[in-house]
Amino acid sequence: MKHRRVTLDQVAKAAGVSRATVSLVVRKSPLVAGHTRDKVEQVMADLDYVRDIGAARLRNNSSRTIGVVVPNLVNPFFTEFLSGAEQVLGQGDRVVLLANSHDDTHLQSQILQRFRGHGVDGLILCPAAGTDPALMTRVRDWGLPVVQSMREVGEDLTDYAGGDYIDGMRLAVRHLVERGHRRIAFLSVRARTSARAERLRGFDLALAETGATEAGITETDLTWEASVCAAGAVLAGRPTAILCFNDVLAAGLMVGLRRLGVTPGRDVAVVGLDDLEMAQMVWPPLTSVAMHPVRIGASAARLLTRRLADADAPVLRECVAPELRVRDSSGCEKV
Amino acid sequence: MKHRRVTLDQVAKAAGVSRATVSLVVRKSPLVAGHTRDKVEQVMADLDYVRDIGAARLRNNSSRTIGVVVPNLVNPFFTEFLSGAEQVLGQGDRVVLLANSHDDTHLQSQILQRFRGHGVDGLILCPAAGTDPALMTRVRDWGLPVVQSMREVGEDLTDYAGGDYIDGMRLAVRHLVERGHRRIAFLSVRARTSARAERLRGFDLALAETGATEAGITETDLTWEASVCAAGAVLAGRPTAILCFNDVLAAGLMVGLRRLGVTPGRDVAVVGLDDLEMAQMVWPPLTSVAMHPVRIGASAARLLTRRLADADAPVLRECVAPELRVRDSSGCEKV
DNA sequence: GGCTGCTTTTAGATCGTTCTAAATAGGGAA
DNA sequence: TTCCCTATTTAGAACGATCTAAAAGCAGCC
Repeated sequence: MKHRRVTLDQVAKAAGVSRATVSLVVRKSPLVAGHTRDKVEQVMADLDYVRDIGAARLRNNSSRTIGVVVPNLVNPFFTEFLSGAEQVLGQGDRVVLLANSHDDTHLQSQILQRFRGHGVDGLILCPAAGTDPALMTRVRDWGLPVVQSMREVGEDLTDYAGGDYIDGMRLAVRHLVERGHRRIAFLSVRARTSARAERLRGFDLALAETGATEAGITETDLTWEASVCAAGAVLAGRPTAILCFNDVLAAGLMVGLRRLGVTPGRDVAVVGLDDLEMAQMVWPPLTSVAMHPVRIGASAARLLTRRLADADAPVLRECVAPELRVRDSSGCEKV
Repeated sequence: MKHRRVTLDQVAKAAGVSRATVSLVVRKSPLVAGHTRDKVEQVMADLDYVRDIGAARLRNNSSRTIGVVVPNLVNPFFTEFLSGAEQVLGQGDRVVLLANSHDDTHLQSQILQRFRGHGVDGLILCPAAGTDPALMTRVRDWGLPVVQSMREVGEDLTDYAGGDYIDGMRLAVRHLVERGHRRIAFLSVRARTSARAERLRGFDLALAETGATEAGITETDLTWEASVCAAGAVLAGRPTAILCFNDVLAAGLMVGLRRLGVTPGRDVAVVGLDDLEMAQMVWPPLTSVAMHPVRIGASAARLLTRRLADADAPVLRECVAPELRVRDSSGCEKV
């Protein structure tokens, strides 16, 4: 036998004031007199009043709800990102509407419609591979503030929070070159995203800066298993060091290498990107470049909060600075 | 210059029918005549009408929104769980409101209030360690259907979806005993949850069944780093095999063992629980018991869907059956 | 035409809040 | 006392949907 929820009206009646006054108390308006506020708050506590945010939104157009779309909920990189965003949004008393696009643009647009129907105040979007840049202007036409994150589509259409992968690649390549490596391979991914483009550009730049040579770029699916199988193809270019798109691929690659009788960290150097927790758990411990996904998520949330406060603020890009974490997988010196 | 959203009224006017009729079309009622439906749907498409679910909920009390609370968003076990739940809920055209309790009961109750304010239709809750069973009856008094998952508080108060850890422990212990181990240690956790209690009970049962003896139970924090440090304490009981609370701890333990000059898989057997992806990436590959967190999440979502359809359905417990995955970390025979 | 029974459509109230504009109180100053 | 001014409070109309109950259309039949 469930009884209906307590409403403003009931509180008002019990406190002997009008609905409007209670509403002011709820919203902590300075207009109400101290003694009135106290009385009303007492009654609210007694009746266990909970404000209906949906009803409020209907009137004032703010649902305190943010839609977050990630392309993969199993990849720890995105979940750490999510964790950072959730934390910051929760502190601002906002709630996360979560969805997983599975990197499928069609599903992604369904999700956006759903979020729209729920009246989200804003969007944090890691666009699925192959997303049309026009999507961003469309979302803006809906009046929805967006922050893109981890991946970017279109140029300066929206705010953006990410890691600086150009610099990350530079750190990794320099580290390898310092250890005497000259022939460096890159294990990349097939999916066309800005994340991939950025790493490739960083790779080129870093090679040019250091004078090292590219020993092949292999493309694989963004899964652990795929990267195990890619080991053979990667070795074909006879690299002395292999840089990987991320730690997940690096971990898989190391297993694949070992199956081929090649010991990572001794016969060939392996370096990952992201520095997830797993980098320390694989064997040998993986040299990686920390991209701080939790911070990126927090940064995305803050960018969105800022834009909610001021829709006309200038478009901003925030890049978290990467840090090299040297461990054993890059231990082999080739001097 | 953002323009207001398109409403039922506007669609009605444009289609030359009443608001009520459009509402019926939106809800796919069989009452409307075919030609009327077609005309209205055409207009809706033209105007890019999106139904406001918040406004709908105000009237019909169904927000198509589910609150999901997990204690940790960085632990891959919970994120895979989340992924399974999100998938099933999304297919039912529901949306996930996500929050991370950080295993803090105080924060958890704040979150529940927030969710209540947002008018969620139901709750999937992995209760924070130390949650008072009274919370469940309280939530029920609010008229909120709940499914507990991964952890359980109170007895048969709500539906529950989880893994069968009793059986999981049995599989692990039997496997070790078959390999000749008689002295088995258990690396457990400090936090008092049903997940911990269940494993301990399973451990006792399995020992009794097989006649193996307990070689110490060590407690640690549920983090990778803590478990590295626990290695010494675990070895104090002189076990020939070590069973771990989950894969994260197992991975840490193996690193700790190696630091002490003990090679896992050769000098001592190590077995994890959960069979996360990382089990295959550590070295040596970790023998583990798959608990299928994605399936558990899906199961929780289905249980909740069922209860939303029928509030008086009998309370159900669903346990996903575990599977042993033998790899190298338990390779050392002690016959 | 008038009646019945069926399908389809609709006006108007309603959900719980916030907004607007106006009413009321409570002091001082004149 | 009267008037004005500021500080509080309030009635009533929104917001965008759904529900209820009744109205309108349309056949067929006497």
